[in-house]
Amino acid sequence: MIKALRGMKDILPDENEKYIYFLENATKLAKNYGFEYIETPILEETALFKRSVGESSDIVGKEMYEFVDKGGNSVCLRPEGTAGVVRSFVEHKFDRILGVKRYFYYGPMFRYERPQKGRLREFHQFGVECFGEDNPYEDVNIILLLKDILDFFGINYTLKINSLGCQNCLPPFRELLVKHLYDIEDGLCDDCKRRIKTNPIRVFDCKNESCQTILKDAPRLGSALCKECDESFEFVKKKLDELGVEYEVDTNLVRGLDYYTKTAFEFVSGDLGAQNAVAGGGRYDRLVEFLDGKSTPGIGFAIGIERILDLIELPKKEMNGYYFGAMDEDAVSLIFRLGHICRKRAKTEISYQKKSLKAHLKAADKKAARYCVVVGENELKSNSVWVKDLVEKEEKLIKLEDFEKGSGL
RNA sequence: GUGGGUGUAGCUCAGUUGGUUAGAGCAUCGGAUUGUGGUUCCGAGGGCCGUGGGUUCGAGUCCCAUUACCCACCCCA
Repeated sequence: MIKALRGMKDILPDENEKYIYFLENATKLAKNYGFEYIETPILEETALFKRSVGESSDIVGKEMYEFVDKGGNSVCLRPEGTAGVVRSFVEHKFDRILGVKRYFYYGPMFRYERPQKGRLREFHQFGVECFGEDNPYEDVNIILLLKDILDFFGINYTLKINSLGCQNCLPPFRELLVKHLYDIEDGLCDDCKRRIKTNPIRVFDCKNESCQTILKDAPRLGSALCKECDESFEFVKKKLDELGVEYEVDTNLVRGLDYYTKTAFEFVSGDLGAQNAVAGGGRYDRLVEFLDGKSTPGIGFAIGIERILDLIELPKKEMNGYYFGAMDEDAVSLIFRLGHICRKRAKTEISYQKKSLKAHLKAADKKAARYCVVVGENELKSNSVWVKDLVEKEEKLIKLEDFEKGSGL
């Protein structure tokens, strides 16, 4: 038996209903905020992700589905959505036009990781990106949109925010931190020793207690922010306070993608297992330049769709549409014709098998149809159809010509 | 990549210190006096007990290997 690849899942009708429910409402909210739909290819040149996400990141370093295509190009399945949108933005020269552009997207992403709860190799994200707006109001705006989406679905979460600094304050801080870490290297765990080289800021959320005690005297990013970053972070916090949006400043919050600057945020949920981030995002003011565009500020977020689906409860499904059944072999062609007419009005399912009335009612119920339409010997004789409203429990005999016109129900 | 756990019916799982014909619930299909659904009652179908090897008179059960899934580390949405 051939099975789906590791970490890849079929999205079956049950799950899909939720998926569509999520997508429809998230889309609507994003549009209300002025975002427009954009779709970019799933396959992109490898260099795109090396230059945007960053070669030092785990995503590019070891998690990409990368291969050489028949033309000899190094390509990969996108591991995240932002890079492609930025590529498109630059390629179509929108960086030359002044003004603000807002996009949203959704679709599959691929990362070659060991699967676990909330982590798949093929997963789906819904994300938004805003270009050309450096006003911290937009940081607040983006957080509000994300909050609105999560609130719409009644999800419990904690909002964590942090500032990652910019090109002026982050590099000097990083240098200072690395220097300090080398001084205390002997006391650090193996993971942290590795992190000094790969991602020094990560040491702050090491779970090892001894590391935490040693790190007490280490320099902190919060106190190293430049004036501009500090002001913008303070502004975001102030606005969130004013709006009554609860948040936690988490100085350990680090985005794993190299392009993030300044405001970073994450919505976490306690009901998700170890992979507790439902959504995350932040500002990326240098990314457009990294991809050969004219310097343009950007900010966005992405929601892990599988993760949010885990937290969403679908509203109760109502009985609707028609179910057609025949109790006589000769009635099948009639109900097939009638059913076809009904499809223009509502969901309609037709059973081609002659069955007992009871069997048809049972089937109609299972299909969650509102009306069970049955034709048997009696109805054939009287040129009518028997219809039962499964919700109101009322039944009627309707003249064929009336039923065809859509009246009588 | 590193740990730990689990593979028995379509699904969720029982299955004693190894013992004869492998069990339940749910789901499916059929019936409960002639054409009335969701609840109830009765019945039926459905299993290479993940795969390969070993121990044994005898293995779903014990041992080894392998593979898949799950969870965690790591990382992230």
